[in-house]
Amino acid sequence: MLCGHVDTVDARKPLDRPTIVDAALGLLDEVGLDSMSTRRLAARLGVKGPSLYWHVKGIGELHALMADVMLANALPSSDALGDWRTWLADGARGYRTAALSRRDGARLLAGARPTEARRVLRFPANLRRLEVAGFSGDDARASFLVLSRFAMGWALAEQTGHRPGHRSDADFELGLSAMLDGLSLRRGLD
Amino acid sequence: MLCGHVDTVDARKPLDRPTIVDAALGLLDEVGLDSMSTRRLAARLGVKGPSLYWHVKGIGELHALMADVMLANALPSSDALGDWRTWLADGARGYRTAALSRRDGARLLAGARPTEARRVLRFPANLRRLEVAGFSGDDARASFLVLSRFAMGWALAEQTGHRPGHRSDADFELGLSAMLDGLSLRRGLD
DNA sequence: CGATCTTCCCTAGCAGTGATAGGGAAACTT
DNA sequence: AAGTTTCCCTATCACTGCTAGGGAAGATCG
Repeated sequence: MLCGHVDTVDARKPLDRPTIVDAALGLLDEVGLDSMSTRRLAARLGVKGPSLYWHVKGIGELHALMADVMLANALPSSDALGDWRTWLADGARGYRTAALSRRDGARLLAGARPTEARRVLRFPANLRRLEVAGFSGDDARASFLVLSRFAMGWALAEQTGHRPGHRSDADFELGLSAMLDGLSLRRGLD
Repeated sequence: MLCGHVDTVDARKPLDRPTIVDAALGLLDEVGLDSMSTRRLAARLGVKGPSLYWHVKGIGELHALMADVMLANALPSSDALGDWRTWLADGARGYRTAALSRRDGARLLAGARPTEARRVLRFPANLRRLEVAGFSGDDARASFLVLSRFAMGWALAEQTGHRPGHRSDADFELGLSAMLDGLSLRRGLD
C-alpha cells in the first residue's frame, strides 16, 4: 500500500481531424514547412507517428486541410456589402493575409492541392456579382484568376525572399489598385 | 589473344557544374521535382551520389542554378526595343514561359532562393527605363514586383492545378494588359 | 452475461532522402 | 621523385512518408 494512488489513467479523448489540423498549424509556425514531419506532429499530439494515418490519408491531405483552415473566412462572401471593386480587392487581400498568417503559409497554399471547398469559381454567385457590374462572363472568370494568382504570387515572393521588403504593403496595394483600374476599363467590352 | 582489344577505358571527363545542371533539368522533366533526388541525378551522370557534393554545395544550390538557367534569356534586356508597355509585358511573359518550360518549373522558380544574377531590381537601367517613361521611382520598382509576381503566381497555379485550363493564355494576357492599363494610369502620379 | 465488432493507437520495418566523413586513385606541380 | 590537388568512391547518419499487422479498450448485439 505504499503507492496507494492509482496511476491516473490519462483518459485522453481520441484524436480527431480538427485537433490534428490545429496542432499542425501550430507546429508549422514553430518549425516551418520543411521541418514539419508526421512524427513531429504526432509527438506534439502525444501520439506515435503512424497513428495519424488513421485520421488522415497522408501528408498531402493534411496540407490540404491546413490550407482550407487558413483560407476559411479569409475570403469575402459573394453577398458582402460594397461595390465590386472593394469586394474583389478584399478577396485578394484575404488571400495574401491568409498566406502570410502562418510561417511558410504561402508555400503551403501554393502547394496544397485544391479542395472542392476552395474552388471559388464553383460558386456562380461570385461570377454573377461581377456580371451585374458589367463584366462579361469570361472577364469575370478571368478577373478572379488574375487577382487570386497575383495575391498568391505576391505572398509567395514576399515570404520566400529573405529581404525585409520595406514597402511591401504599399506596393501590393499599388498593384492591386492598378489591376482593378485596368479591369474596370474592360467593363462592357468583349 | 582471343580478346585482343583493350577495355576501352571510359576516359570520362570530370563533371562540371554546367553538365550537372543540364542533366538536372532533363531529369526534372522526366520525373518531376519531388522525385528528383541527388542519387538519381548522380546515376544519370554515371556517378555515385555523394560525388555531386564536390561540385555543388547542396540541393539548394542546385535548385538555384537550375532556376538561373531557366530564367537566362527569358527576360528582355533593359535596352530592348519597343515602348515600356511591351517591354514590361515581355518580361512578364518571359517569367511565365520560363516557369512553364519545365515540369514543376514554377515550383522550382518559386522555391529556389534568388541568386544575385536574378535580382532584376539590382540593375538601375531597368528602373531608369521606366522612369524616362514617366514613372516615379517607387512606381517603377513596384511595377517590376507586381508584374513578376503576377506572372509567377499565374504559372504556379497553372502548373499546380490539375485542371486543363481552357483559356489560360487568353486569361493571362487579359490580366497582363489590365495590369499595364492600370499602371499606365499612374504615370506622372505620386 | 458473453461474443463479436469497431475504434484507435502501437511496434517494426521498408525504401528512400540529403548530407558528411574519410579513403584512394589519378593527374598535375614542383 | 615527392608532394599536392582534383575528383570520385564506400559507409554511414539521422530523418522522411508510409504500410503491415498486432492488441487493447469500448460499443453493440444475441
